[in-house]
Amino acid sequence: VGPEAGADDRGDERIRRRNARSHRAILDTTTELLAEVGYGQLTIEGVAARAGVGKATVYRWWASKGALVIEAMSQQPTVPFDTDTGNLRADLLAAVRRMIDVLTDSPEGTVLPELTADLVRDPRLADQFRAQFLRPRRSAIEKVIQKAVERGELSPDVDIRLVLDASAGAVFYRYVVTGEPVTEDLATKLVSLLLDGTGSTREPPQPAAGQVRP
Amino acid sequence: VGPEAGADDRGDERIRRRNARSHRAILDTTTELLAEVGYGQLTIEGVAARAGVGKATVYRWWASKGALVIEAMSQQPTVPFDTDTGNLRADLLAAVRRMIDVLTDSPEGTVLPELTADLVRDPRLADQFRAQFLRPRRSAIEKVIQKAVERGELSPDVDIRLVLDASAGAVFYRYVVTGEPVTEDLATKLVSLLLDGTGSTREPPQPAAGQVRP
Amino acid sequence: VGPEAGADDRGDERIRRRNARSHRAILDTTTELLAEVGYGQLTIEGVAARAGVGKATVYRWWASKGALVIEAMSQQPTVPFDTDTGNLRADLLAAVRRMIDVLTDSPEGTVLPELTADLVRDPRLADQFRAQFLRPRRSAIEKVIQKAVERGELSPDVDIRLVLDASAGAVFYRYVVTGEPVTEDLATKLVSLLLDGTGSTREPPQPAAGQVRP
Amino acid sequence: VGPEAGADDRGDERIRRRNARSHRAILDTTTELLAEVGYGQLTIEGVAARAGVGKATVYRWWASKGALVIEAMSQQPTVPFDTDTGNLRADLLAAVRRMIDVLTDSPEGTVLPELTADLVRDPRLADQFRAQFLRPRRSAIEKVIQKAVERGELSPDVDIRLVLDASAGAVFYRYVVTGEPVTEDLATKLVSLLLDGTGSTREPPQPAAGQVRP
DNA sequence: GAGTAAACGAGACGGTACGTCGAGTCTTTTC
DNA sequence: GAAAAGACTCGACGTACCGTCTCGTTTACTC
Repeated sequence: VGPEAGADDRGDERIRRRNARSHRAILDTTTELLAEVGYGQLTIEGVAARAGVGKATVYRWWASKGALVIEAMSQQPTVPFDTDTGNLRADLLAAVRRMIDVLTDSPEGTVLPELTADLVRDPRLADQFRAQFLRPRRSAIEKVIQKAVERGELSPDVDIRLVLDASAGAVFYRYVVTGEPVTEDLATKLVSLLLDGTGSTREPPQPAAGQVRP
Repeated sequence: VGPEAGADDRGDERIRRRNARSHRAILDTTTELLAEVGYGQLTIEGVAARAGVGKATVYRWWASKGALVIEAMSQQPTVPFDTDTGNLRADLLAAVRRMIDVLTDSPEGTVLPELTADLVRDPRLADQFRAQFLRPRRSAIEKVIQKAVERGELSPDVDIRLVLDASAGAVFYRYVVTGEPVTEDLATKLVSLLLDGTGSTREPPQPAAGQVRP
Repeated sequence: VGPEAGADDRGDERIRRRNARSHRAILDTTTELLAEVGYGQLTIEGVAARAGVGKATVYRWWASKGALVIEAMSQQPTVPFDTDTGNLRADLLAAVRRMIDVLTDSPEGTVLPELTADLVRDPRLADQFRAQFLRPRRSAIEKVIQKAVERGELSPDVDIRLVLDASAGAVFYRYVVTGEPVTEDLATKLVSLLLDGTGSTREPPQPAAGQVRP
Repeated sequence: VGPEAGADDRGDERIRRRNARSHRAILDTTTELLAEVGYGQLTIEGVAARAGVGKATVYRWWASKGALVIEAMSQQPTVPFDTDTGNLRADLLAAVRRMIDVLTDSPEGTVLPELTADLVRDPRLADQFRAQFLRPRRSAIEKVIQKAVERGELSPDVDIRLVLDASAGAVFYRYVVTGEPVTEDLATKLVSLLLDGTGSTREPPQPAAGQVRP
């Protein structure tokens, strides 16, 4: 038994003998039902019934609907983010486009805003979400942006995560809060804004004709 | 809600006047319970009971929990946004700070992320939310930024709403999705990012020397 | 509104407006299911489903399965006990025979022993059982025996209820505890025993002569 | 159970010897839990857990909760019934008193009425109960009464078992069905009734005078 | 003494029913 | 003649045990 197997076994010991078939059936059914009825209409009762499993079996392994959904979503194959063109602007644009696609087209997109309601209520669930779902997906993009820093295209002073939060945040906020259209055009303008700024000077225009203090 | 919009509203008003007491009690109770138990734990049953009103009375006037909450929140006095310093950077910074305060400190802040789950499920509710709650609060800020354009501090080409979406979105996204700290520091860096950009050139650095300086 | 109606209304007020149709359906279904599956297999869930009623409706009006069953049984028409022959021995015999019939032939008979398990656990349920089911049925027999006292056939010193407890008890105990046959023969011998005793003297027999007084 | 009955039991014994510890622990735990929570609240799951035994081990040796309880109760030392005064009345009185004590004071007393519910549902269980628990206890009393016959105090025609059923039945029935007090007084009156009867004549009184005295 | 088969503890499993909660609708009573 | 009060049907909740079924692990008996 090699060292890696030893480590694995220790982990398995904590998770005491879960039935692989049931476990798979539950996660698969969850994914199915998420696509069919959405997060809000998904019930643990429904998952158990469709998966041919007792409710208690679901509750034994997952603390809540949210925990179950996060695990199911995490196991969906990530659309690989390998758009590494060697050009920051192009890469960031690709990243924003992907966010838009995921949010507006994929099952995950519709689930995410509903799921966040549970995240703010339950910090442990939020932790699970970030560790299991968000982090893996996000680090792929972070790495690509990081290369731009290494290439010298971006100052090392720039907070990459802030840029990503502003990108994703703008898209997400439009989609769920303001309801303004989330289009191709948004992607272009957003990348411009973040890379180039609004083009305002650091100080108000010269006092020559200034509205404020003379 | 702004000036009433015609015959329909007049009808509503006539009817509503009859049961003003119940109507007020329901909205007030909703505000109370929102603060006490949050959106998720708030139930129409609970509101009706505490307000001393039958459930049917609540359903007569509001289609859903969301509609009730939106109206209750809308009636809360808006913290007036009058930070009009005549300096774009300062004004935008004040706006971002306010968003942070509202989201992290006020009852509305905790309600909003939970409410959005319902908004994506119910477009009519989303419309109500935007018309009744979001628009009034947002337009105050928009006007202040607009003045910066008039002052010449900001190019008329800049999409003000996009800037606001990116500001609010970054804060919101951090708070509900990534869980990274939403602090004073975030406000400053975010405003810098949006006004000044990342400072990258439009093209990758000249191929002359390698990407990584020797 | 006559006096009796007044009294009734006051009672009805305590029981606030229960839906007559549901109420009847629940009791009727209970009676049906008792006969079909017995007390042990009867579930409130099953009653609600068959009666086309929500579980909560059942729980609103009855505190437990036992309470429901007692009320259902109480509403079954009592086989009238009017065997008033004017002869104590014949009347008591008829009474015992009826007990045997009820216990071994009727649905109530099979229910009773199972129900008693709940009675010993729940004194309030026991009270309900006695007031609603036992008392009405028992008092009919008591009255007939009482007439024998008035007729002079039975000493006023005899504790009628004890006689009845011994009659019913012997039958019941045989049926549920000892399992010895509960037959026609039992009825005759039991009545003899209770009316005539074992024929033993109050003192042990005189050593000299026979057991029975000369 | 009396002398072992052949090959089967020998096999059982051989097997049982292997796990005498578990076997004992299960029975002892059952006795404990019976006293603590009663028959109704006793669960096989609870017994297994407290006995430090797998559920399957319990099910391997006992077919049901009832079977387990009966065996546990049977192994409790019987309060020896040796009140053989040589006087029928005194002996029967002692027997009835003991029934009352057992029913109202001992753990067995509270268990019995709940157990009977299962006996009527399951004839095999009833057989086990009678062979293992009832018969040994009852035969002690029967023997004492039998001596009264031999002594000449009681006619050989008297059905001893019927007398005992009426005694035990009256007590049992009062306790679980009618709920009337089960007291010392009951014992005396009951013995009088059974030995002496009600003192009624075999025929109704002469028609000379009316039934009701003038 | 080693090998082997059973019985073992542990507890996961598919189920059934529990009793509760709230949703949204419908009915009766009251002002 | 509307609105209070709240009963209604419905569906899901999360829990408790049922009795069955793997899992490794003793353990006691062959060989």
